[in-house]
Amino acid sequence: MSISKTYQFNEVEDKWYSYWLAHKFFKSVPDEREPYTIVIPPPNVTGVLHMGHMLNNTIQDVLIRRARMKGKNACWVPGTDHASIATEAKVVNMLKERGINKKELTREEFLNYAWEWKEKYGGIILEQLKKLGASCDWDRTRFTMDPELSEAVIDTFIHLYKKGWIYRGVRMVNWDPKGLTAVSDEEVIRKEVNQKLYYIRYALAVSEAEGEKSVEDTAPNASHSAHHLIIATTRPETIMADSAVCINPNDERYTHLHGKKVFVPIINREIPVILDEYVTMDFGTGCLKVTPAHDLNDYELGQKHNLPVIDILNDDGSLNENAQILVGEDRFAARKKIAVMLEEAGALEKVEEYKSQVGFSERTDAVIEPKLSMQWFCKMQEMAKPALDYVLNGEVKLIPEKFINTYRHWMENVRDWNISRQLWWGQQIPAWYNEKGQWVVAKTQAEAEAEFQAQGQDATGIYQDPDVVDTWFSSWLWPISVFDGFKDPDNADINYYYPTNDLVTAPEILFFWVARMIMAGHEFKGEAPFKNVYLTGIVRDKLGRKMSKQLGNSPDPIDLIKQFGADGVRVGMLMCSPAGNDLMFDESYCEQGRNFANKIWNAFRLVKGWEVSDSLEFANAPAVEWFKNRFNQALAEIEENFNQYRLSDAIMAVYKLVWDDFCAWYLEMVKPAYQQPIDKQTYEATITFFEQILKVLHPFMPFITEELWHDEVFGNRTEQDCCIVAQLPVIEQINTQLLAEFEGIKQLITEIRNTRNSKQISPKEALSLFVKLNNSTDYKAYLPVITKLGNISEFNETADKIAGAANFIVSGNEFFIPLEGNVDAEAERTRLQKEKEYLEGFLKSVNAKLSNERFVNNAKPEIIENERKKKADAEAKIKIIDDNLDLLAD
RNA sequence: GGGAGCAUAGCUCAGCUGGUUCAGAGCAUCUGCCUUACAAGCAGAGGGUCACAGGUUCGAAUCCUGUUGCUCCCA
Repeated sequence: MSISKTYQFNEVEDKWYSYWLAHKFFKSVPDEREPYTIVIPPPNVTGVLHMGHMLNNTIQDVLIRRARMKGKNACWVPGTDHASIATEAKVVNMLKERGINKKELTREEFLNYAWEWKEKYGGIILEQLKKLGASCDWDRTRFTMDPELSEAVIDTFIHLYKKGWIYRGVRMVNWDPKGLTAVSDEEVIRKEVNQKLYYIRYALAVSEAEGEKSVEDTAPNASHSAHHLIIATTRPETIMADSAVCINPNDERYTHLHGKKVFVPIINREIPVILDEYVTMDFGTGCLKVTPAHDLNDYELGQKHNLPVIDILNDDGSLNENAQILVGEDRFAARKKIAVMLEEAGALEKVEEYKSQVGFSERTDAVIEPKLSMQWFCKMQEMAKPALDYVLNGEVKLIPEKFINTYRHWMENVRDWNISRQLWWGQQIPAWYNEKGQWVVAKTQAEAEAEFQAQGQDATGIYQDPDVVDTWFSSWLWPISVFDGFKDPDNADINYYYPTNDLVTAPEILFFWVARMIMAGHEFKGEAPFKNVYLTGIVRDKLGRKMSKQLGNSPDPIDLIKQFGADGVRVGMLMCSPAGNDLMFDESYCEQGRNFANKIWNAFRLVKGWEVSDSLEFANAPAVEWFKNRFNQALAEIEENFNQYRLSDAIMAVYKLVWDDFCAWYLEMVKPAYQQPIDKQTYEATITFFEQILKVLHPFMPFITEELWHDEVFGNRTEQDCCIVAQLPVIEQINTQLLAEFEGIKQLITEIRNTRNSKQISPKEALSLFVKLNNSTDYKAYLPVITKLGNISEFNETADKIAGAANFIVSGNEFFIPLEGNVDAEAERTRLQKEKEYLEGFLKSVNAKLSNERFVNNAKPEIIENERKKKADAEAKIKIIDDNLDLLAD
């Protein structure tokens, strides 16, 4: 092994990853052991690794490696989802670059191109995960459009249709005019946008009783200003789709309009004025134009009042014939033009600046258009109930628990799921139509024809629904379908691995993925697909902004790995990731991780360099005994942190164990003087500790630990003897008294160093130390430790205080370091005075408590006892200080 | 407009059922050190009215109410 002064991760990482792969350490097959299973949240097949993946997969890998090292049969199933909208967009772009228009292709031709694209670019993200060290069972890699998984989707569709839970209906959907598909509410991003509010005059139609004016006479350009009402809208281009104007019946300004009719400007179509309390009187003018085809609320209002639905938009967002004017113009171009036309027609009262929320497509960034369309829906009510119960009764634990509220709120207000997408990339909906527009749901055309026949209908002109199902309709089956639980419901894998243990994902998809997986798990397996759901935070930059491509504030994870090493980045990610809280990522965390790896490396260099002597006596029994206990104590802490999924605390516990306890204390205590040999017993104990530490570190830092594991200082290892499959140490008995005692020794050493520091004495200069014992603390046992770490030449007891010496109190005993002429009596007096004042203040507060009858009567006995002890301690210290002050006065 | 969450050191965060693990950790800062494993390091130190205002209690960072500020979800 090279003994470079710093850890060279780039020489190590690929080597060990290949080794693990070659020796099939990630592979899992069912056996007698207890399974531990994670299914990866399948990343989008078009995706490249971003910081969110980085965090998420680091956590999964830590969990899976730890389970493996606890003797469980650990199985991490990787894969990707087909991301219909995103992928189709990518493919369309690729075709465009090649000069091909999607519209010119048949479905089959298009899909061939799509698969070509997927084969070429679809695996990138999985390859990137390997750089991170992800120990997935790659033989199990799945894709949501694999034949088996697609078949599961189709069968599920048919199953739910037969159950009456899938239906077809006209709904207002979020239409993406660029992607030419409906998207779910969750895929709509709302942003505040500066808009204009147009105030438009609608002329009143005069009833016959009032006169016999012709349409022309009452048209908006007629100057009868008393004969119009004014509406305010941000979307003037939709006036041609108006079915009514609505006012609040309680609005006294408009009582004269009740039962009247008005004309839509420019096209002069007559529409009624309707009354509904839905209208907010103080917004705009209090007159609302009702456009049922292009606004969800208006649609509902239209349904209530039986208004006609006039759809004036094509799928691509341009105006159609129903608009009568500006036909073929894009909606935004039309908006500008119609404003001019209204102005010219004298129908535009005024225009104001206005801010409002507008929905954008997550995938294409197009402004979402509410659109009525025929869609397939999946009923949620029946499935939501049991899925909610799993979480409420704790069968599925959400970590952190605060998400239970959110989950419940969603599940109690669940809406039916629009599962159709107007795309080609995905599983084609298994519905078949005849030329009369009648339909059946069937797996194949032959079955569909038979079904038509059975219903006494004609199958002539049969064709399959051109739409595909939502990608989430594949993903919700993932924990079952990756184990072929649909095709072969009783197979060995599904029986062994299902339900899985932990799911690690982002809270953003709690509802549309996690909840639906629980629904599917319940429906198809009768039990939830996992036991724990660990919800990570969102990775933000240090200014708290979400990392995004547009802001360019996200580092490239692969670059980070190159810069700090995979282990360093993993540690960095974990250190700043409290469960469920967003993390303010900064590269300095990765730097800290890299430094940590380097620290481990150098500790190893030290130990490796030791020369061992058989003839030396065991000189470090107290140090070895202490570290053994401290190690077990840390193991227990780490275990507890894992039980609560507190991974940032777990890594911090490991960090302090290694850096502070092992390197700064233990190694300093046992390390022999320069070029001196070490006794065999100490050496062997140290090597054993080191090996144990490597195991504890491995789930967090797999590469450096595997590298060191194979060094010859640990003896010869077989090919299979790897850190990745080593068994974690089992927690042994902890001697807490010994640990407490040692804390006193550490404190003593710190005080000596502190004295040296404040008196500007070189660490090289040995000092004499005297103790005036006030209790039975046994310092003899630790004499070698104290003299070595404190650089003490002699350590003796003294019955009397020593004048002219630096002094301090540890564990109630007084210590003196004689410093010839080096003690400034005046400074010493002020220091003691200050400390005395503090102690007196402290004592006062304790006495106040103890003399308070209500405290003595109400507080628990152990707390009162504690206060008494505090009082005694403080009094003892004050006495020592007083004595010292007297001594100074002499 | 409805719901949820957060506010503790310069930064990122721990602080369970109120009481010495109650004001803590890591990083950053400052002061000494190139001490033969490590300057990506060593030894020390400083730093907080626990957002604000009330209340409950013998006792509040912790429980209750209100205020302010931020974030997220839904409409």
